[in-house]
Amino acid sequence: MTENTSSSAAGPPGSAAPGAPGRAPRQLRADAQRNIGSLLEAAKAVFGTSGVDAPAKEIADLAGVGVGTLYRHFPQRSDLVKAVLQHGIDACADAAPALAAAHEPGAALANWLHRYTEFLATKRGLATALHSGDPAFDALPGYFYQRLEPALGSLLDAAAATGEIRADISASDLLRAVALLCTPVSDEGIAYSQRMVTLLIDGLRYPAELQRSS
Amino acid sequence: MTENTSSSAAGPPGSAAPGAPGRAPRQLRADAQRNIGSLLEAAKAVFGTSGVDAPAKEIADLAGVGVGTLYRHFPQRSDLVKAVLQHGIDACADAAPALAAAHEPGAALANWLHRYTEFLATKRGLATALHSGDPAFDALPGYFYQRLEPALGSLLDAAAATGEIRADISASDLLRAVALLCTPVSDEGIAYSQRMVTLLIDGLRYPAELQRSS
DNA sequence: GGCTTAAGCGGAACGCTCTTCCGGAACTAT
DNA sequence: ATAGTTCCGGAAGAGCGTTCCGCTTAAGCC
Repeated sequence: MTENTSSSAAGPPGSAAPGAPGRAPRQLRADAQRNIGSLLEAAKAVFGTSGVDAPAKEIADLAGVGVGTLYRHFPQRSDLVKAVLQHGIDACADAAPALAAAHEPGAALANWLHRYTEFLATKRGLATALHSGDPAFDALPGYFYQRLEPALGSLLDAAAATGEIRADISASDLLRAVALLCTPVSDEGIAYSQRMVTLLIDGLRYPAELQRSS
Repeated sequence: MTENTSSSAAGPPGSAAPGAPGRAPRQLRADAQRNIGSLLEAAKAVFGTSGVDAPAKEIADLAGVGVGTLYRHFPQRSDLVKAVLQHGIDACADAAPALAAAHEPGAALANWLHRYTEFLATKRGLATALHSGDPAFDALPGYFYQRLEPALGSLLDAAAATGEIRADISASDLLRAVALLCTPVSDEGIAYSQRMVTLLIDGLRYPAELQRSS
């Protein structure tokens, strides 16, 4: 079991409602699309308040559907989490080129990392679950990192090229580190995360400073 | 609920077996002490292989006792986790003065943090659970940080006094950050954690370098 | 050494949640 | 309007955590 993971290889028409996990060969029925929307909204709310381990019934009730409907559209809980996060992840990835164009490499990198931090922080419970050790979520970090790595990678390369930061830290290393630091602990949450991410960024710069000053 | 924590005010004789959670006013019966030992050993093993969420029965079976016995001695799962970690935590805390005496402040700090990282890394599954969001474990980080904070605090102060590191990061911030970074993700685990902790340490040094070179 | 007391043990019983399944309702196309 | 299919809803099944109680067994006393 836990054979979920990366779906099949299908490359479907693609005109389905965004966020829907199943690759239906045909158009979804109207009520089904509506229910998927309700479920996503409900899941976002419930995940935020009760965490990702919230009872399935709670989500279904809030969405005004039966649990069967939830399980049909999102067989794995990770499918639901994935769908809820997808939009924000895409926005993050797309922000990278814009930042690169508007700032110097080092600043762009720092900016993006803080933006990423903010995104993770607002999702509190969600990001936590990605590293909770539950095998059901094991595939998710990889899935999202795959999307974000090129974005961060280009920022890193640019900053490394100007000598502003060291070059021996990979994009995936950083993505993971920031995600881990965004795990909520007490309440100050986001302030703490941002502080620690700043520390990490300074760590990226440190050896560069050493070389410059020596 | 989750009212476990610091027991009552009782100040018992104190010759009870170390590691036992309950403050029994009297001596524990011999078989009870033996069972507690078996449970701790079993828990350490099971936590290591199956994670902290392993079925209670698995631990009880390995220890050769019934589940009732497990729950009597460790009503909260966090009690078991606490008992398993206690020894290593104490060792970590006690290592601080020795390192401070043997190395320069900055090196002592770095050394201690790496040692702490190593400890957390060897406990993989355990440390994960501390920040899994499960309310059952919420009290644990605080409990341990209380023990470790003075140790790390003195190292931080010493290093800050010599100007080797910045002074605006607290011990508890760092403890938490390192613990988070030690959350296992793939397999490379400890190497990754050490790398990221090194990055954090460099971040602590960065502004100091700036000041020195300017 | 035998007896009394009660601490401690084991596992059955309970409840909760996740997950699956199927009869019936709702939507779409003809 | 009708037929065909998709999709819905909640009831049934299964697993695990936790509690509870009668019996066992160590410890204290005569």
